[in-house]
Amino acid sequence: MKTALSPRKLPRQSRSQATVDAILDATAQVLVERGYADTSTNSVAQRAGVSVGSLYQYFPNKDALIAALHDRHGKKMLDVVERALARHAGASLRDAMTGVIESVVEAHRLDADLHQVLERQFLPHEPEVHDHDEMERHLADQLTRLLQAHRTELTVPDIKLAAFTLLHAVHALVHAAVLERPAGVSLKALTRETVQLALAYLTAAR
Amino acid sequence: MKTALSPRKLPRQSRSQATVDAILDATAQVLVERGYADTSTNSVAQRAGVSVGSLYQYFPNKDALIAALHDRHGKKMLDVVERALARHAGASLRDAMTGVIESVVEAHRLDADLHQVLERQFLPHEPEVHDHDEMERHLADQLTRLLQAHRTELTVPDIKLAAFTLLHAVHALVHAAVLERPAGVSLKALTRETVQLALAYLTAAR
Amino acid sequence: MKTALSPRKLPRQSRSQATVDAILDATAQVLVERGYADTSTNSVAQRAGVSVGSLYQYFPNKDALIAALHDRHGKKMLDVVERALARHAGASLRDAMTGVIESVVEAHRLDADLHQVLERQFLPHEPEVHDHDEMERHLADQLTRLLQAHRTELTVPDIKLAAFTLLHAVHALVHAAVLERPAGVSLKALTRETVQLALAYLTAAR
Amino acid sequence: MKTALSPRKLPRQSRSQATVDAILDATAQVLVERGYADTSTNSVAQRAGVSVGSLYQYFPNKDALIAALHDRHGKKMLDVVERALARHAGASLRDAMTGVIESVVEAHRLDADLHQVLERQFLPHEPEVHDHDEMERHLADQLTRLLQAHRTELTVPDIKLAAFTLLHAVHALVHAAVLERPAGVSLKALTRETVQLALAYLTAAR
DNA sequence: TATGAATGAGCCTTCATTCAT
DNA sequence: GATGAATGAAGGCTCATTCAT
Repeated sequence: MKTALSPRKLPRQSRSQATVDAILDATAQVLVERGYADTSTNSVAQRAGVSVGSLYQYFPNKDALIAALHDRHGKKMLDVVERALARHAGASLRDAMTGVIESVVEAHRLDADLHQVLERQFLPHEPEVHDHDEMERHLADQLTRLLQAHRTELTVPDIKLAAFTLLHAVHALVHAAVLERPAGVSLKALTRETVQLALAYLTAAR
Repeated sequence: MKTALSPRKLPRQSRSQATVDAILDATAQVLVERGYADTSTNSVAQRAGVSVGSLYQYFPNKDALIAALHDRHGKKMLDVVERALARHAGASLRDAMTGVIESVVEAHRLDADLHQVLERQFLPHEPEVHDHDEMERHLADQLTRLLQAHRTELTVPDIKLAAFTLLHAVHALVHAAVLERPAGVSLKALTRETVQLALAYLTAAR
Repeated sequence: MKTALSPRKLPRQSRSQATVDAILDATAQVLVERGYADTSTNSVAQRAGVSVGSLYQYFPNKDALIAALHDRHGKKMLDVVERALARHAGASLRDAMTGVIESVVEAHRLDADLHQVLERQFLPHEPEVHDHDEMERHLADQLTRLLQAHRTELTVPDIKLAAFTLLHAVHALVHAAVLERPAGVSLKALTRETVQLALAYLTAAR
Repeated sequence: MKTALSPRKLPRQSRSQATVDAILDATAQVLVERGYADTSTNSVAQRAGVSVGSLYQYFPNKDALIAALHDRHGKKMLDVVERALARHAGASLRDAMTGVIESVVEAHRLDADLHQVLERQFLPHEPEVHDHDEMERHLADQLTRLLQAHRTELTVPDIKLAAFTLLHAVHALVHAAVLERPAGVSLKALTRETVQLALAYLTAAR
């Protein structure tokens, strides 16, 4: 009955989900266009085509809004990387490393501008355990597992330490490659150099 | 007696310099405690023990104030690193690299929290060409020169590219080492690992 | 009964209009009491019984607020004068002149203090082409037309010039009559004297 | 003795007088260049080549400073007019009127910009009996005397009233002539028209 | 007396958040 | 739930005025 009489409705809660997504999309847009300081909840609501009131129906405050976007963005990136990780489960160390790093580049290219703003301008004031760390930990775990699978080829004394090191070095390099690449250097070249660095680090004689 | 105990009249302009320094110190404190957005010029002035008016006598606006702090902070760090660079002018690649990286760690330990806030919350506000870039370039040049001095030992095909790569990787690792070091890992161990990564990258067979 | 006594729901947008009017009224009051420089947006809002935020919902800044008041005031005055002009369309020169000048006096009495503040303290801040000039021009046109209608009775060589001259002389006299009238002189007497001056000027033998 | 040893000194109090004049000159300049709102005591002091402290040695506050300038300016103008009044003591009404009005024009041209700013932007907040009124009264008296000398030629019923009327009408017209003269009308023509108006008013049949 | 650094009240404006409709 | 007008705390900044030197 409900089905027949009401205007075709999206599945349960979808209306809300669609609104939430619209708000997050709007947040991302405004954030990229104007930067954190000039992103007001009113401008976000307007861009999303909803009222401020509605925005506050879904997010308790501005920081929660941006945190949610941060989260969504992080999950997207994580997804790309995890897929790559899975795809290269049985590959050689070099191939796996190459694949993973290329996926990280890919992930950063998804929305480099947003990533930049989020990463650099949004440092929520109470650095309570937020999902960001959780994601990093997750990634570190996955990487650790990958390294463990190739344990015999590595010269690093401590795999967990190596994962931590690699994670940060690679992240920074990809970041720089995507956003600060100097004139005359291709993204491809920098990606290759990053792979090179990773492999050298993992397998160099000590 | 009076002469010995009373604060000697400071040289010309020192009063101003002292005030400026007090303001910058206060800025650093408040910035670290509250973050960029919650740092008000009034609170800085109060913390510095001067009036807002005085603050504005020396800095035209809030951003200029923080830019000055950024500058001062950057110069301090640069100084530490350059000293190390100079000290290891004739050393072996490993010794030079070790010395330089240790100095970078040292530089970051100077005021890691401030560094973080400055890097992540302030820079986005001043996207123009500022001293930051200049410093990075300076550092890249120095590093390039160091690498060139050891040219024969390196396997990297492009020294400038290598300098870029190294700079970002090391910076990120030191950052992470100082600020996000996982429990149970010593700063010393991470530093060593960073040196290891640098050397491996530079000298690994290709 | 309820219907008759309770304030009927005002038409669409009337709430805003009422608020805007309240703000403009408050602006006029504060302006007259304290002068331009000492009129703060906060005090206006308070006097109007709204928050500053609301004030800024309707006016982009302090000057726009006062400009709006100026506009409203000007329109009111213009209205009074135009009505008089229309009323005396077919009258004799003397009657028309008398009617118009009396209407100008009337217009100034509407809010002489406000007029003074607006004229002397606000205009200097907004030296761009604004409605004020437009109104003056409008008035000059109307006056020119009136004079043209009585062309044959006039001795002035240039009607446009005469309109300019008359406008300024009459305005100043009315101003003085309303605001600086010396003790012992009635407004009526001064008004009569002004009419006398106007007619003498227009019709004296040359 | 004093004379011999001290560096050649200006007569008694002259140093102060020179400083006061420099400050008033600076005030006039800054006022004309930037308008009342943007005229700060500091900028005036700087322009005058003295310290703010010195400025406050001679003027108790900003309004007093501008009032003093207003006064000085008024006295200069008054002087010009009085000279003309004196010069035409025995002349015919027409010649006297012409001479006086021309002198008023002259007086306004002395420093029309300053006059404008002073007249329109400086309405001191406490309109205590200030010199301005005194001057007006003085002028009114002089004019009354002039009119009285030509009593027999006039048709105005009340000479004091006529003086008041004339004063305001002429002042406004000269003002307009000097500052708002419409394109295509010469100052000379407007001056003549003003004289015409004055004479017509004074001598028209009633 | 002159100086000018220092003061701090107070102004204009913004924007996260609320709540009556 | 949705709306958006209303709120008001708070922030950056100015400038008349003071006072130690």
